Amino acid sequence: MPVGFNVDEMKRLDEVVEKRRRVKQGELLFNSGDTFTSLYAIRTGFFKTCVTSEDGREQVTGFQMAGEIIGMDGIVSDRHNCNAVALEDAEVCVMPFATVEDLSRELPALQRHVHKIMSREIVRENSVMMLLGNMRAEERLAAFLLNLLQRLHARGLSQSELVLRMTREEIGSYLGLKLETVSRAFSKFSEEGIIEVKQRYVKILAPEALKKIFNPQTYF
Amino acid sequence: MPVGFNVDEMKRLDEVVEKRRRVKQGELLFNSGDTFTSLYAIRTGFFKTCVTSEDGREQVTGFQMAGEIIGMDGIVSDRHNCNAVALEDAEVCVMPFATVEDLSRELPALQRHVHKIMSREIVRENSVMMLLGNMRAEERLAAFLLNLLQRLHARGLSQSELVLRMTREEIGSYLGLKLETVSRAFSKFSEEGIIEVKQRYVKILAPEALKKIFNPQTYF
DNA sequence: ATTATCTTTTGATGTGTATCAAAGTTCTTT
DNA sequence: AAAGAACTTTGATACACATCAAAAGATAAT
Repeated sequence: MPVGFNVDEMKRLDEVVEKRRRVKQGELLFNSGDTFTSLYAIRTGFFKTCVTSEDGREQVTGFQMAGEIIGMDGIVSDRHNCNAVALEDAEVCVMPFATVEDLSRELPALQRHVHKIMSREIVRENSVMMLLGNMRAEERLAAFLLNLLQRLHARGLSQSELVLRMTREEIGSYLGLKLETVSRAFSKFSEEGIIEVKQRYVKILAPEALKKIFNPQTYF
Repeated sequence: MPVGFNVDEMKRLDEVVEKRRRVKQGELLFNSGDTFTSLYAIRTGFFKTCVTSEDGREQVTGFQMAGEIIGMDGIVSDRHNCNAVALEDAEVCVMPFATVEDLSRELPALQRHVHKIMSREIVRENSVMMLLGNMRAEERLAAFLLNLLQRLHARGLSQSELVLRMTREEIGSYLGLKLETVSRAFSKFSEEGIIEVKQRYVKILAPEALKKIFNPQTYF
């Protein structure tokens, strides 16, 4: 978890973890409408969060991996506002929010950490709004891949290859595209020699080309 | 501000307001890249927040009115991540975030309040993602108008008429549409007798029709 | 192993919104 | 009051992505 804590504070931090919980692939960690009690720190596995409109349209709002925190959507109304689904077998630390609040009153570093996590989520969603509001299909996919790679790389994994945990349809939902469009964009990148794709496996052959697609003006 | 405080606590809350600041129409409250120091509670006036991509594309991420808090995007990196522009002459309470954190360690109700405000923003952005990812132009505009009306109504204003503070282009940027499309959607609603539009003035003639456009399936 | 289901790819066609353009309206400046 | 700038509306056309369709490939179930 966070840095900037001394040994004594680290011990106290253990208090916030009530228990661990395993979630199998396809299962829900929480559902929209569920009473909010806890935040969840992902230890292993991969999740998607999504909201559903009353007429059944689904929007994936994010993909979360080990080390990330989910559940903050529930704080405002004491009910979760989205669904969290495990895209692979996962284990999370259950952190009752009341405990988090209690302890963060005593540990300013924890308090600050909680604020940063929520702020980071706000900033992330701002950039998704930019993506959905202003970018074309290929730019969206390039941004998506670069973001995933960067997060995986921060976890010690390769920055040149990855295995997608989600379907084309889920990627499309996140990016505001149909699955066929996502598939075509993958094929286009592949034809251009930018990536190598074999189903969910993706290898980045030309990272600079991807960055150029994502952010055209930087390269004149 | 918030409810759930006793008289003594209310007094302490005054401490978080360092001073007030006036922002004239068109002026910036803060800019992307500015050092983050404070949250701002809007006393009067109307703001937009927007992010800009490196190649100059602008995405309006929100419109904020009296009683709402802005600036939370800056917490994560100690720098603001978006611009906040006054769309009409405004006055804000400057609340240094360090003070907010200090005091919320002593006042659990304030702590909870801060958490709720940030969570509310996360949830709002989730629904904007749904809007941008899944809805057609007219649905987006209907959702936008209904949201504005609801917030104005909560402030004691009419729920059947409003004066827009932003241009068609700014509405379009928020909704992921071009200004012409926004204009056409307004005209369409007007032709159908759902609203009356005279430039920035909008009167809702058939609120149910608007809700039906926003959320078709509820009405069979 | 075999069948059924789910996922992905690719092609043909359709459509909603963008783009381009121009005129009208309102607001601001002098 | 006049001129200029900014904003809005409306029409004509273009295009990016959606939709429809079908086949191929992977995964799960029996």
